[in-house]
Amino acid sequence: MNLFNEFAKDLRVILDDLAANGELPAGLDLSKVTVEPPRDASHGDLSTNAALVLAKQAGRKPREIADLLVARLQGLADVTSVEIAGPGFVNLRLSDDTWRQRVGDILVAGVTYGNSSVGAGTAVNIEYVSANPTGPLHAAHARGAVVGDALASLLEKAGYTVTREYYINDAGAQVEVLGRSTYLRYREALGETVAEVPAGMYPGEYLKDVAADLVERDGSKWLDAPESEWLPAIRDFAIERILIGIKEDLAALGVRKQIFSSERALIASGAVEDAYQSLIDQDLIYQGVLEPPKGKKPDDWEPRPQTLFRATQFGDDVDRPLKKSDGSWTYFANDIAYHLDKFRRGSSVLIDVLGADHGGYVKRMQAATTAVTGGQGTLDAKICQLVHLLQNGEPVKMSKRAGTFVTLRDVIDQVGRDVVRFIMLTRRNDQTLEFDFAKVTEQSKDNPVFYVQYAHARCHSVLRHASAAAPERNLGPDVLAATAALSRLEAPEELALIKLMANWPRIIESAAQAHEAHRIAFYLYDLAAAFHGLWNKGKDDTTMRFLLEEDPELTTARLALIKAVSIVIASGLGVMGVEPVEELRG
RNA sequence: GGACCCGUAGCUCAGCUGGAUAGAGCGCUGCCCUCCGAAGGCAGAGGUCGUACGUUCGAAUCGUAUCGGGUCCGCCA
Repeated sequence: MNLFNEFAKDLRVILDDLAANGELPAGLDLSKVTVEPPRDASHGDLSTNAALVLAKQAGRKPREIADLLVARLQGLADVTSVEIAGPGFVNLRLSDDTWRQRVGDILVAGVTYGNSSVGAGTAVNIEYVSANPTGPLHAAHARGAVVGDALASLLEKAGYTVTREYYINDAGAQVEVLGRSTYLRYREALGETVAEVPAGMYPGEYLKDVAADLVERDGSKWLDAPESEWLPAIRDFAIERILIGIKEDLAALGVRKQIFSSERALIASGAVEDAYQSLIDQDLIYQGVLEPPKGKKPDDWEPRPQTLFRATQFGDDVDRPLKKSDGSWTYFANDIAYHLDKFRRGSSVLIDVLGADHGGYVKRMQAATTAVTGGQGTLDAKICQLVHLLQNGEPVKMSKRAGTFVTLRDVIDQVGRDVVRFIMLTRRNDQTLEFDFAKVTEQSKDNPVFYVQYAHARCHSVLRHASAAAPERNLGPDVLAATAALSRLEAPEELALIKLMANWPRIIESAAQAHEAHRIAFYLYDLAAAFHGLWNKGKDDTTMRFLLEEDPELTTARLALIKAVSIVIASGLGVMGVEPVEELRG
């Protein structure tokens, strides 16, 4: 349960009551009223801005409203003090027992602690990775993959119904190039010498493997065939082969997709015509000529009439072309159909996780989504900034032209999947991120992965010690919840740790609503820091240690606390897709 | 020329969708220490939140302008 929501409900009842009594005007807009933990703990446990927010509407001074609230809030169970502070905040303190009860809640709930129903089952479709099937995933794809996957898990935990989707760009010029590039390697595999891969072709070594498999399946049957025959066959073979590799790489990263949508299948189904017709029906299509982009001079610019979508009516900067000069659809047109398809399959909230180079694409896609769903669907685009790969502070050299790029698989093999997943969430998605192979595997406080895992492992270490000391005892969470005398948890550090854990459901809800999975990583870091701090207390002050032979009752209470910490950490790591470890071995 | 993202402590970054005296880690300074399980601990200094207006009871957060860095810009996907 979310304690803050509970008090928000209580507050709402009080406000309604005051309105009914005529002490406040009826019909106040309460949408901006919040109940939050104050930033500064010395202000209390809970704080509400109600008096400030309502003052203007009610035509009263903030303090007058605050006085009304104080009188009522004092009557609530669990509230030990209420005071007015600053410009009109109302700060509450709750009894320590109220907080201690959260430990019991956590033990009983296990890793489902923090689960919420704010999502109310709203269907969300989240599309991520969606790399072109022209080569294996490389390191840069890791970020989008992790951000998308963690966001999906976060939304599920917050009560949304989530579809994890991958859009296969298997139509268009790039897969044609793939087909030709594969053909080149195919001829090579059959004995021809290829001095150099021509410019514009994919030079990667991986196509040699694809070609070898093709030879195994088809022998030399394509050597003398016309291009019109070999191209579609070889192209499709290559796409299929590469897609298998991509799926394996995603699996290695722990990313599970429910749906792979093919662009080509979408086109074949007539979905693009369908979407196009819908835009025509809304009078959003016209033939027009675009202005050339200023400042940047395309060499071969000449004004041409094009089939344009009125994106400017929905906040975009210019209207966007839907057809190429040869009459085929632009990528954008296909993508409109794809987004409509996702909407029609039941998701009104669409999320695209995209790379930094797609930043300029967002407005038009949002415009199109609004248009084609009649305003019923919304699109949020999460743009992932670049990842800089470093080795001890030195940039890792990569050359796309030479085909020497670091693959996702390389990264996973080097540092492990959990490290990749955690590090990718240690920055906001729209902030560039440095990934240093040396630092991310370091066992030190500088490394957040280690720091958080270490906290979890420490919890289990203490529990193992307790078990070893008394093998007959049952330290299961249910038993601890039922038997621990939580009132013995009196130290300020212990209560602070409990309050931090009580915040977990709030973190889930706010992070889910903001579509920001990185907040989980930061929260876990804070929680780990609080736990390590408590541990360190025991160094100087032996009465603060967890295991106290002379005081079994307090020991049990502390074991309950520690178990709760490990549960919350495991719950958070679960959202991130990271396996919590119970032991660290160098 | 335009669009989007970023600009917060010496460095790397948070900042809970507008709240109270802006936080953390590293680095720096000064003490302490060798531990139930292995990153040593504690304390301190350090910021006109790029700049200027504006909206608001209240702005790092919203708006406008401007400077600096990045990404991108008609039939590539």
